[in-house]
Amino acid sequence: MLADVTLPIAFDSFTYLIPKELEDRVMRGCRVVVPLGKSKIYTGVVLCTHSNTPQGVELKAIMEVLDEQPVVNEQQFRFWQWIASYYICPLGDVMKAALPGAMKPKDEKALKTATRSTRPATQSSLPCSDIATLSPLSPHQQKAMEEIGTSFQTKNVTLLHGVTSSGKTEIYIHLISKYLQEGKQVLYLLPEIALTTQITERLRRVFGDKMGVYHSKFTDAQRLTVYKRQTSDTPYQLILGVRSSIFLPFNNLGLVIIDEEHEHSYKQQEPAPRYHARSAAIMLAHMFGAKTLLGTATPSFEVYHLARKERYGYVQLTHRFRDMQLPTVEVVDTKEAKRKKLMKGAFSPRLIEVMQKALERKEQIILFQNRRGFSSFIECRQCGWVPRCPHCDVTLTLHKKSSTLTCHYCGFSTQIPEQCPACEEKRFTDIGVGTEKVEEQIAQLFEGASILRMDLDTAKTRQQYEHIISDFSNHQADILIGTQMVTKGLDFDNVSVVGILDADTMLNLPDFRSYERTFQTISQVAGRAGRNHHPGHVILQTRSADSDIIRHITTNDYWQMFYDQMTERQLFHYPPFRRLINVYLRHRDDQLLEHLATETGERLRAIFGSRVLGPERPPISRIQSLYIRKIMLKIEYQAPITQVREALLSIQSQILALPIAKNLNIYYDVDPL
DNA sequence: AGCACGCCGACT
DNA sequence: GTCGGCGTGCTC
Repeated sequence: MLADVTLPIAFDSFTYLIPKELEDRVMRGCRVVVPLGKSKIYTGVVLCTHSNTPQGVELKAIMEVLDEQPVVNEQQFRFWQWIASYYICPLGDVMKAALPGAMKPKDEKALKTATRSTRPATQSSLPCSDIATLSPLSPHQQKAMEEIGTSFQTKNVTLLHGVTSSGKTEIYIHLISKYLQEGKQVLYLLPEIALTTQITERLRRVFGDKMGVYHSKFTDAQRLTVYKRQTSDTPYQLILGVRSSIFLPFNNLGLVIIDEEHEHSYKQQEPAPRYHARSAAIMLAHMFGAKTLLGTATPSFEVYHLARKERYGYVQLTHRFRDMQLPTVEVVDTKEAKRKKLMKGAFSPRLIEVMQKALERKEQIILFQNRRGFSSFIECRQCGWVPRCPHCDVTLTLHKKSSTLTCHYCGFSTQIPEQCPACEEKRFTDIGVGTEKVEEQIAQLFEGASILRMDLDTAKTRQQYEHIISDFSNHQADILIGTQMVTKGLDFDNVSVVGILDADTMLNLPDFRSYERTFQTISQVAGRAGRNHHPGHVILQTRSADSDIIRHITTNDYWQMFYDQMTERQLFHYPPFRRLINVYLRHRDDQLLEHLATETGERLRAIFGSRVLGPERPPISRIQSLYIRKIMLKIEYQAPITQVREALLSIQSQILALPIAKNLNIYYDVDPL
């Protein structure tokens, strides 16, 4: 008897012998301990048992069986297979992402712990049967709630398009409660950054211990506990979690809520599996015959397009809670101010004036600058030499506090050179503005104002992040300066002014989604202004003050922005009209890679014709000493994805079979962002 | 992933 | 002469 076992490495499966004494314990879905290579031990999951001896390999035997009952159910296997197939990656990569670390022990010590905990750790309290009282919905919310119900009668997926502060969360709570009463399970997905104690506590008050929280920042043990609980007789009925919680075992899923549906962090580029949690969760819901609710103030084009085509239901919430007004957006032309030499660093006179007045009124301010560090890079004053990362093809970012230059791609860090290695000049100029530089400028412009900075450097851990948020909520600081991190659904009730220091860097990114993204980001950050008692005031600094996109942003005209952009998307065959698949090739030798990429491109063109673009050197053409080429495919949505995948994999094996392709690495990014 | 194998520089 | 640096090949 043999067993196919999937391991947490980039392969589909390996075949092992089942020792006689383990024969009746090796079952599909159970974990087993197996040897791999000369001395390694891995925990894998049994896919199937059979008797087809594979050719040309000497089989090793399963060492141990860890579970009496399967810990991966049939529905999960189907879901794993779908992810591996759709996102073109080995099943092992899916397993690695799907199971909490503590379920994949590799060393003796961890194995001992794993064997002990075959019984789920049941938590002390049992689900309570007296439904906690719900806050009443406003008439607008009530209407939206009814419309969602009607929509779900005919549509499996519904978009809830509600302006910021329209009270979407309260609607979710009522909807969750309805499904729980029907005995159905609910999965509530949030982007990592939005899963704060604020939201957790709010839901905890209503759903108590019926709710399990699943966050990637939790310890291995905590995640294991939640997973085990879901395989037990008393699983949580509600899971509040981040993208990876789609991999938890469910038995009776009735509803999936995907909040902030447009968030790009639902898709990740590294490592494999490069799945989009929104698409995957919709598939998960489909497998259960469950409904999906997508919530956002600024829908992704993909979702909005399907809603307009009536593939998805559509419910709109145009009123803010307690009929609060949306913030007014005032555009400040920095091109003009710069010409007149009126700019003080990144600040226009108008922004300074508005901030000053807010500070006098003891109101708080949020400043948004979408770049961390001090400046983007430094440049030699004499010869223009710019320090670049020795491993990646990018300029190094200056971090003044630590006097270091850092690569934002691989983390490489080095001291600022004493002198220019090219011309021995000792002086450098800072180019570009990052949050750190803005912080320094604020300190000079607004003496006495206290400042908090929130970016990847100051909020590395969950605690630091929550700490900054609570300090700012408690008015420990007047000004919060930050990157994208400050745009997420945070509730501060004393913020009257939001300053966007530079909309142009966002608009000018070499990316077909840059307008869509800028609209989303600015709407989100603008929504932080004018909560509760203060009317909001947004100052938007830009050099392209009279452009269409800036006008759509200031008038919050999502539809017009969508309409304009869709014309271009159609013209250039971009999503949501076509499905993108990026093929990446990596190699240590740039010339050899060039040759192999051209060859791959030609073979792809033979099948897909003009749907193939490239190969091209991506903007970051070298990461960690590996050169990269990208080939982009634009495939019609109607095209059968399985056939596309087959064709891609066939070309991949042809190329890898070439003798010169020895160390070539090929991988795919389906639906890239 | 992670470990063994293998091929070049500074040491007892 | 060797010890060990890490580039790279392979895993049922």
